[in-house]
Parts: sequence; structure tokens; C-alpha cells
Amino acid sequence: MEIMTGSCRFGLWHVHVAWKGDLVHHLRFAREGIDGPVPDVIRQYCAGKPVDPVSLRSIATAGDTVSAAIYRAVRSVPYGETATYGEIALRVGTSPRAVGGAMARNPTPLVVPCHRIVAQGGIGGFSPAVEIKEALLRMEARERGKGGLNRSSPHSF
DNA sequence: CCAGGCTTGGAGG
DNA sequence: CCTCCAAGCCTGG
Repeated sequence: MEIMTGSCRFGLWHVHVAWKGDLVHHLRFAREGIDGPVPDVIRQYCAGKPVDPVSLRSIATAGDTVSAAIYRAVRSVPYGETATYGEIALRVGTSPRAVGGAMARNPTPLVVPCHRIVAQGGIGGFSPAVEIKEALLRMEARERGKGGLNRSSPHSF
């Protein structure tokens, strides 16, 4: 099977995905859409269903680099919940700043839910636009509130 | 090698 | 409460 590319809609944005089976190679938000399929989970998630794209695999978590460890830690933050840059840093054994850097270069947002990582005193940043992060967090908070997913199960580090 | 980043926490006004 | 500042550390160029 070859690597597939396609996009689906999320609000005013288009989510481009390059993937093969359950492995996502690349994912990005763009203004324009492209032809082609995206994984069902991504499509459903973007449509507002409380499914977690983390169920897919990401190339970003492979290897024993610090970044890969950061991405793996970020993947353990459940749908509808958030963690701070500092908490992830503490867990991986690096600095909050390094976590921010890794999030900024995350090749597969959603699959590695970097939008769930916020600053201690605010929402933190998001490329290419922080509005996307706000929309994703609002959507997850809303869907979680509906109770379609096991809620309020505080994950401990 | 070095600038710079999606951070923090502490100091000082 | 708010601004300012540097410690801290990984990575692309």
C-alpha cells in the first residue's frame, strides 16, 4: 500500500493528512483542501464525534530522541483533558521550553494532541493559528460534557 | 555552533 | 496585578 494523502474539513480549516494504514506521516491545517481520503477517526473527530485521533500511530513517536519521548508523553493526555508544558517536561525530564519547541514542530497534530498542552497561565501557542487550538479545546470540552466518553477520570503522572 | 522557541518562576514596581 | 529577565535545553540551519 502506498502513502495516501487527502483532507477533510474542520471549521474554516482543512486538515491535510499523509498516511498509510494506521500510521500517520504528516498532518497539517491549511486554508485549502485537497482530494483524497483521510483516516475515518480523523474524519469523525473533525465532524465533532468524541473519538480520539491518538488511536492512530505517528511517525513522531519513533526513536529515543528527546522529542520522541515528549510526543509519547503528550499522547497520554486523554480527550477533553489538558496538561501544561511544565508537566510534560517534568515527566520526560526536560525543560518546558523544549516541550514548547517540540509542539511547534509536531509533524502530526491531533495524532500527537499538542493542542491539549497549554501554558500554566494561559492557552499557550499553536501553529499556524491559535484559534484552531481554542476551537479544538472547546469542542473536546463540549463533547466530553455530553458524557459520550468516560469523563473526569483524572490521569495521574 | 548558535539563535530562537507554543515556558517558567522569581524579583521588583 | 503587571512587566522584566534569565535560567534552561533542544533543534534547524
